[in-house]
Amino acid sequence: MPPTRPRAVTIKHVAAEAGVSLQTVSRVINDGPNVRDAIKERVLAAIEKLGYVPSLAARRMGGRRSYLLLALNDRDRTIEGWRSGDGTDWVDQMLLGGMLKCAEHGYRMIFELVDTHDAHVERAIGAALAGLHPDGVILTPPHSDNPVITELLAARSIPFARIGSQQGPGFAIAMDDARAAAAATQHLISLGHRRVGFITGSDEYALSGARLEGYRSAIQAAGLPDDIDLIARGDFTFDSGVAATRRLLALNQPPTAILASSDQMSLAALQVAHSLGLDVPRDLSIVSFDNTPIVKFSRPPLTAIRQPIADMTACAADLLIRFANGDPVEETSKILPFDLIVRGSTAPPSP
Amino acid sequence: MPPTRPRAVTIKHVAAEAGVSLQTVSRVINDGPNVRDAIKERVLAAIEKLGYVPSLAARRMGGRRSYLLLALNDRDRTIEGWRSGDGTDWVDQMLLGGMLKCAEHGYRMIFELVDTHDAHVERAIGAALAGLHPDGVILTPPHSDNPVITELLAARSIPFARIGSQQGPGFAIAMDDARAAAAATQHLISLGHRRVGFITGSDEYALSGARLEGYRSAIQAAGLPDDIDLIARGDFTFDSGVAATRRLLALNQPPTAILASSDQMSLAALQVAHSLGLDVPRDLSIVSFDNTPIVKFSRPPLTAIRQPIADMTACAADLLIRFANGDPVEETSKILPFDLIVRGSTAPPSP
DNA sequence: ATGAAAGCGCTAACAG
DNA sequence: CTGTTAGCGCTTTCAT
Repeated sequence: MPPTRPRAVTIKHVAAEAGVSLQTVSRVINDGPNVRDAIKERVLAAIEKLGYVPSLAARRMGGRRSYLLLALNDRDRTIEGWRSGDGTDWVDQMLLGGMLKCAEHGYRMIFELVDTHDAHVERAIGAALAGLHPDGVILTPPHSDNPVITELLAARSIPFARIGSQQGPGFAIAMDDARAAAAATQHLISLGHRRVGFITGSDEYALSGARLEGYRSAIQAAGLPDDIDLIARGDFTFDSGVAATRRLLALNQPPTAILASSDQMSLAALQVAHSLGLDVPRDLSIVSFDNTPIVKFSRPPLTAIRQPIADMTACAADLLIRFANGDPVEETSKILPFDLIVRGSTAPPSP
Repeated sequence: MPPTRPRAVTIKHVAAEAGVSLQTVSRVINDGPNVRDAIKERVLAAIEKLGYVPSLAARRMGGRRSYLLLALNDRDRTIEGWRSGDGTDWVDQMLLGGMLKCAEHGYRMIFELVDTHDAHVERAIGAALAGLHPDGVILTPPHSDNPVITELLAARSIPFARIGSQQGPGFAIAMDDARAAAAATQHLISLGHRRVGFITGSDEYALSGARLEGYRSAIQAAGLPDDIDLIARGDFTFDSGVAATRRLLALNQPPTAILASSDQMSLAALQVAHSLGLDVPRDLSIVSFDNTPIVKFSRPPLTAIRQPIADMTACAADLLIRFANGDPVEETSKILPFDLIVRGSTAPPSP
């Protein structure tokens, strides 16, 4: 054990090595103007030679940026998903999109869980903001649609991006939920289904409304009766899916197909159908929303709308970072494409 | 240019509010000695009133701690898992255990991906260390068993914890892989199987060897022939599982049961069995390692050894934080309990 | 038991 | 174009 630990290499060492001032090194690091190419190269060489990497903390202290993006997820839902091992890969996809995009720009994404329902949301978020001083915040549903949060952020003038929202304050990044629901419904209709049931998501999520709209518009566009009985409320959870499916299948004229607003609810529909002795897709077609890993492994695998979570998060990070860089950011909202992945849970209705 | 941030509440404001000096506030925050209870309460009240939260960056600058733990995962494997949506929840479980444990102690866990095979591992890790100055590093396999990494960390005297390793430098946190494999094998033997095949994991992982040992010890303890043909090499991936299973089932005396070192390989075994017209578990029993979400949804659901990833990560974080706090840390290695979860893929061999 | 002073590594505002 | 001077918000020394 050496008596003194070798102190880390700082901007000072680089400056000495290159024979320039601290400020010049700083300019090079930050790609600032007013540095002659010759000097710039000398500095770069010194950085390379010394293996210098600027300290995040020091940059934050000196300047007005932290090179940190804060991603806020719903605490209860996230932890519950992790605990139960329900196979939801929302967080993984966020990391895939957000972390990698941040890394591209020398940024870091920090993940935090906050309880939307808590009376102390403001305190919880305030603490994260004070501790981290992020250059931007990425909100996911249902935080995206929580005015307490968006107003807090706006009041502190911290740029934020809302995933799963198509409009409103900050940057809004979403897929076209209405069109996706319409496409899914249309898929069913084109298969020959005339009675298509729909299970909604939680009202807390703005996208739940959009999906319902899309479903109805497709029904109407096809000239089918817009039967309100075919719409059952759910809240994304498996249990709510069970209840909703039971209700739909107990109708005098039950649907021959069901579009459910989440994978968990679709899996529930599948289970209820089986328990009722119905074959999927022969007696009942099912289309899902989310396309989490498990739907590939159900029996039959589920036809589903894929939500581009990684892309949306990458887009959010990109927008926030460009804004922090002072780059011109023209658009404040972005709609990303979805996919309808056809698997074994959809087929023409049995005659 | 980015908007100027409204000045935040600092330790100075708290000091003024409480009518004491900065250092006294600092002492209270850090639970230091030499503060009268009366004063301490006054400071606490001021902190509460102002909603003060210390700045991570400033703490790191002033002191010798960063309140940051760095978790390093294998880049290629992690990204590939995310991209393919294979349902692996390793990262989620790490966050569940590590993030929450860190939060308990005012710490933050930062997630980073590093490529083990890259010639520049040292550079990649060096950059993260220089940028973040973490108080400790959590290594996961195969990084846990990579001497380049452990030696780099040791050289910089940065405390680290290695998950999935039972001994060696730093803190070692693992489940008892040998006993787990033995228990799984024993489960099969007690069901009446006399020929149990084993598919190994990648040699890069120390735990692969431990699992193989456990398997063999159980075979020998039962007085069964330790047939080397029944051991097939795999590397955790689905494809390697397909090849290994084909080889095992093509033997003159094929096994009636297979223990595979990962869920992906078990799923592969299941698929190969089906493609060969074998029924699981009637013609072939399968036991898996990992217990990721998808194994509950396969047909049949897989009997599996659950790895306590969240617990291991929480333990790693706890050890590292206690060490950083200067608390006495007696043990340098820890073995956590595993579970054998019996599902539908195991049954007595058909007569 | 408390306070004052000296930085930590960097950027910003201003000089030259 | 480049260097100098102040801090940023904390935690250390040290005094008191």
